[in-house]
Amino acid sequence: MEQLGVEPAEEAGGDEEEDAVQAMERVEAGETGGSPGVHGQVVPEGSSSSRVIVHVDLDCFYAQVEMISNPELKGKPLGVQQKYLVVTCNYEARKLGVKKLMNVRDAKEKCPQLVLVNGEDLTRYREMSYKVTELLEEFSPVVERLGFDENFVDLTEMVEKRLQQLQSDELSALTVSGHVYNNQYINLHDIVHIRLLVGSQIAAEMREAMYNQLGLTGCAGVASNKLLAKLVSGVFKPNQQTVLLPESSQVLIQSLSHVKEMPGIGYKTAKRLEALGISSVLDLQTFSPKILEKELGISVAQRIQKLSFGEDNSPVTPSGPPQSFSEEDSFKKCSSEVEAKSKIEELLASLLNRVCQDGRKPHTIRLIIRRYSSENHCSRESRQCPIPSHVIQKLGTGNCDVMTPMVDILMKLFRNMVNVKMPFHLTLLSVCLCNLKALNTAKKGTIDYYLTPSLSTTSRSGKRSFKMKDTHMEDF
DNA sequence: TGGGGTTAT
DNA sequence: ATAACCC
Repeated sequence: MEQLGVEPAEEAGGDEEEDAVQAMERVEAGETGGSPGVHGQVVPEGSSSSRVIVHVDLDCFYAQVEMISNPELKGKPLGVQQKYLVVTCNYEARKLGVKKLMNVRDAKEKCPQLVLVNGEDLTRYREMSYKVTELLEEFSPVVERLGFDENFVDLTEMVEKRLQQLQSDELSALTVSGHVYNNQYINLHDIVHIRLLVGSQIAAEMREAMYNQLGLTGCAGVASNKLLAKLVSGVFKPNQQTVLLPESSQVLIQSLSHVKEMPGIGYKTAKRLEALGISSVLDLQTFSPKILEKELGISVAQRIQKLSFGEDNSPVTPSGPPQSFSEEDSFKKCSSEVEAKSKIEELLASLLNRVCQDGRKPHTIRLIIRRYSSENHCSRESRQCPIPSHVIQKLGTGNCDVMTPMVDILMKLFRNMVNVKMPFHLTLLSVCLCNLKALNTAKKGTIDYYLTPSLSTTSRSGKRSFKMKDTHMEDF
């Protein structure tokens, strides 16, 4: 099963093949160097610039959380319901034909014994989700969340450290943990293989820790970039892990039956590709880059065409605390202002609890609506504005009424979007608190106030913005 | 299609 | 403010 001539394109720049033994000698001699990467990660130089990335994907996460909350549900077919949808279900239910995002009626028809629990309140899922991320951060701080149930971790540095501890005689006894994609032969003289094997061992330790400390099972995929790690994590499904060695990367991506299955190519792009006659991964690989750039724009075109070759140089970006808090509710019909106001109050009350626990303060508030319409069902409209500073200061100060001024703001935003003198029909309301900033401890008027970089506005890229005199656009 | 999230334009 | 992406 040779993957003839398909070099992983990331290495196409002409990386020399280095024998693992030679590489280990350099490692032991402390010659590997390494330089700070995008996020202060040390990426190895010389032997290879290839990374070791793990994608961790929890099995039917909401259903697992529900079974932990109520162990009597274990062993029974279980679905988690939001409105009239079964958004996820456990494997007993899947065996009986229940699918994700299945209508409740269809699911009950397929599986009359299906037990349903309501999952519209995400609180416990969100809490468990962050426990998982925090657990993974103990292995390496570079953890990127994707939704509530997936995480990427860059293991490159950790793998390097473990290799430096390894003795030469332990190298020959090195084994993989879990599956090897495509049953590919492992070459212990290939330093890239060695590093991925160590990655697979760390992945196994992560899954063990998740199970022992949190009671959660999940899959993991280990590969040289996020795209491949994510694709390979789903190969053996539930509660198993798979490592992808570079020689099999082409068979992995060619195993996709349609470009839409590629993470990064969503509904819209897939439709536009289809209009160009592109449906398979091979179609996309071989399509004219120039024409693709003209059709999709240079940015999307170049990115997705690289993805089609299994190339993805995007870094694992540490997620850190959330950038925004939002709560939404969907319904069949909301057609009066009072009705809207009471729903908005409910959403805001939950949000204030969350933001209070977080400790940081939101400086922007947004209201989102979805209008009833037969066709364009997905489109939403929003209005946002700054939160007045006197309201921000009251946040988190217990009994002080912060609801009233914020509901007033939200209703102004509402009337800005919806002409309440005309009939209207909404199917969703959502409130979002964003532009979160840490409490500023520097006192106004002091040197510190003007010179300390505001932690809150320090962006992920590490750029620092210094506090300037505030513009007076409050109290709109 | 729910109830969330993110980044780019 | 919207549009795209992810789960």
